[in-house]
Amino acid sequence: MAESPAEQRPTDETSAARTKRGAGEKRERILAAAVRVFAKKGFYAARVSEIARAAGVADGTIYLYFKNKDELLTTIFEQGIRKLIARMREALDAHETAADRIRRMVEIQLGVLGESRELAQVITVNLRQSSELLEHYGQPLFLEYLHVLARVVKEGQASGELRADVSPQTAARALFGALDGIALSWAYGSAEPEVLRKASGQVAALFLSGLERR
Amino acid sequence: MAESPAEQRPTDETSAARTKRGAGEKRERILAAAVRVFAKKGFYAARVSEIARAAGVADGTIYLYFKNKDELLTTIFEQGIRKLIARMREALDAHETAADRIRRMVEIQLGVLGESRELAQVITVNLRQSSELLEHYGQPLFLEYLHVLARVVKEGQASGELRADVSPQTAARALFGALDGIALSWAYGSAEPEVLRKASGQVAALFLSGLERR
Amino acid sequence: MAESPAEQRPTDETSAARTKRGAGEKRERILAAAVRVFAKKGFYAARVSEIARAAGVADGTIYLYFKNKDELLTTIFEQGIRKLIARMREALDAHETAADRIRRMVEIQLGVLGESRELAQVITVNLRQSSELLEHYGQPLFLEYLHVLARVVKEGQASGELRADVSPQTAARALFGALDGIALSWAYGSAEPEVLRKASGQVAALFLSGLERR
Amino acid sequence: MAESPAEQRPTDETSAARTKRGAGEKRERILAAAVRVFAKKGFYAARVSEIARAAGVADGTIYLYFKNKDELLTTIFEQGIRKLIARMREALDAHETAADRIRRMVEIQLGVLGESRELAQVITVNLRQSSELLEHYGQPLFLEYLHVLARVVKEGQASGELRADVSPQTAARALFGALDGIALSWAYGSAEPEVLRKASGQVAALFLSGLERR
DNA sequence: GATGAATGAGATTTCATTCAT
DNA sequence: AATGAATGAAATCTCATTCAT
Repeated sequence: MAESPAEQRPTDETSAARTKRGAGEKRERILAAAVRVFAKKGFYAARVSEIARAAGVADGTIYLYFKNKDELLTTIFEQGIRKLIARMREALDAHETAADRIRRMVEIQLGVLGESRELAQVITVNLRQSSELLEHYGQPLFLEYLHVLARVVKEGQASGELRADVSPQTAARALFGALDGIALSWAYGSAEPEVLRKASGQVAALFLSGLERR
Repeated sequence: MAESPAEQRPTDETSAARTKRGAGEKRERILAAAVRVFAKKGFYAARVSEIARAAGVADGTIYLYFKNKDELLTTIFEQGIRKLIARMREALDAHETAADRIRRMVEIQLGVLGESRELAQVITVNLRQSSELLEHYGQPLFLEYLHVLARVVKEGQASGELRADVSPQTAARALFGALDGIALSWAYGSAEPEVLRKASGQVAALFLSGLERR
Repeated sequence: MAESPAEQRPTDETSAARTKRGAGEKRERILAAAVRVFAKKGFYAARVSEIARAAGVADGTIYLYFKNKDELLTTIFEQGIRKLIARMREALDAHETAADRIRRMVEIQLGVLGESRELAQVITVNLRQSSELLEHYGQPLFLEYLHVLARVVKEGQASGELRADVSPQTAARALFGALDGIALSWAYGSAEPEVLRKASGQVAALFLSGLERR
Repeated sequence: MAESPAEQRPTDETSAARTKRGAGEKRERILAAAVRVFAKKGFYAARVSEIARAAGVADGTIYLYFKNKDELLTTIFEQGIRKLIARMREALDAHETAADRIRRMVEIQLGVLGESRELAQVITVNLRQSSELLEHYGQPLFLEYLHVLARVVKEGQASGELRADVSPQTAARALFGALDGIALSWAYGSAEPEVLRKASGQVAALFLSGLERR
């Protein structure tokens, strides 16, 4: 009421356009607020009223855009993983060797999480807090993501570039787990995003060449 | 194990039923029940009264042995990680090369979790559900565990056996994350413990020699 | 009917669509929708938004015609009872003996309710759901209705046609209650309106001649 | 806590007996408080916290004895109607003629409600406020009650004492409705219970002999 | 007049924890 | 030590109503 979205940003658009855009922006504002509050408090300790306050809307407004608190978390997770999958698909098209692809995927996953420490906290930790989401964990979206990883490994094995004595699924899960662990440490630490980017190269090297000296 | 309840409270009981062993058994029964219920429901959805029922005690009794619900989870986690650290320390004494040590550590971590799917579920998922525990995550016990892993890497680098261009901390976190991810998949799947043991060798090989063909 | 919306608000509209008739129709549409929804869900479970949807108007539009949700129910009740009173007044003028008048009043009350099962449901049940309406229950309109019944009895007693050892008020209330009960059973059952009409004769006979055989 | 039931009433019983009785008494205290609050405010406007305060217990305590707010009303209704049915059964055994039985049943129904104006308010009005209860309305307990009334009429017809041209069901519903209406008027008026008792004789006479002079 | 997005007060219910017995 | 009835704080979510467009 006191703060219409139009008052918060420069507004040189027509009224009709503003209305339409404004609605979408409100949804985004709520999601962004949810990321912040979930990151700080965790899913269970986060209060819907606190998210509402952070978003500058009334409590009830949240329920115009989301079915319930769970759906806030689900949506954040889905948006994150969709972004990841999309970027990876692009990257796969642009890189030829399995090694390059893996390096690129590691960069992307840590890159996306490194863009926002708060998002990284939500994805790595809150992910496991809602039973709704846990079911997601064994479900399409997450599996699709694992499949992308696994397929890269499989294709690399087929072309003879990668060793064939490791199950692509196991390798994919191990890689995902490693990145998740790295991201978690970074998310709850105080290091710069820079550090995460540097770790990216090391993790890729580790997975490709191993720890042993050649 | 390290802390028997008998040491924590005055033990001037006279009843035959209240022997030191009896009391310890009750505590263990509560912990075992908590593992079962946490695994099935998750930390937040788990009800203290359900744990009490599963343990065959009254609700209030739980508070004679544990400060609150959080402490149940904390204790489970601590017991698990203590067991892990203890076994790893033994293993380190018995193995000479860094490669052997790493193989053994991977075996141990997956082995301990593979002993009980329910424990694995609690450790991999619930671990991230209590804010109390999240603080643990950056705290002594967990860091001690990471240090054990990191030290093995560092010593392997010092001896020239392992490559030196990877930060031991990063390698340790990646390894822990990978094992956590593998364990999580297994914990919520239906595969035999056997499968987990087999994965163990692959993951160790992966970390040591890398994915690339030599 | 007695109060057209056109009389309640200034009517200086210019738009062709906003004729007096158009506005009145919208009001009626809302009332009809309210009867349907109240009948199906009950007053409390009925949602204003659902009534709006059923009437084909926006939520806010309802508040242009009615002060609040309570007034919807009040209005339905008032319209019903006004119709009843009007018909009864006519009937009284047309019938001479107390017995005929009572037979006719019973017919009218069950007839009006039998015209619409939904209206019958709203009148018999929802009537008692709003505190606003409960106050109505002891108030002018309802009492006026009871008075009509009571006066018929009183006049019959004065003329010597009816026995004088029964309070006219008690008789009126008993009669109203009996008809309400009969209507309620029919409203929530599945019998034809026909059945209600047939019951009408029996109830009148019952009240006039009693259950005992002569 | 500050007020144990034992402190509110003389307590010369053993501790064990007091505990057992105390628990049942707490349940009764809650029901009595619910009758008071429902009567004053109506089912929907009544607040659980107000009932708790009136009963001298904590809000949560109510949920140890009742599943939810609906069940409070349901229970009150059931207790009332059970009492009614029980008394009527006794009365039927003690009276021979249909006329006596009907007089007695009318007396009983108005007598039970006349014992407590608040209970009468709850039974006559709140009865129709909960969808849970509305289902009760077409269900066993209420129908059982109607059956008792209807059977008396039927038997009276069979013996030739009552006229046979009125459906026993219709007569039963009309009688119940009439009594409900009378009770409702009394419940929300200020007349003495005495008045209700007097009305009782009139209503019975009305139903038996009819309004017409013989 | 009409709309419908936004509001925000407020109630039920749950459940960890306590403490008298 | 053990019990489990009682507590009561606290949080999600609903929905009648408003009001800027």
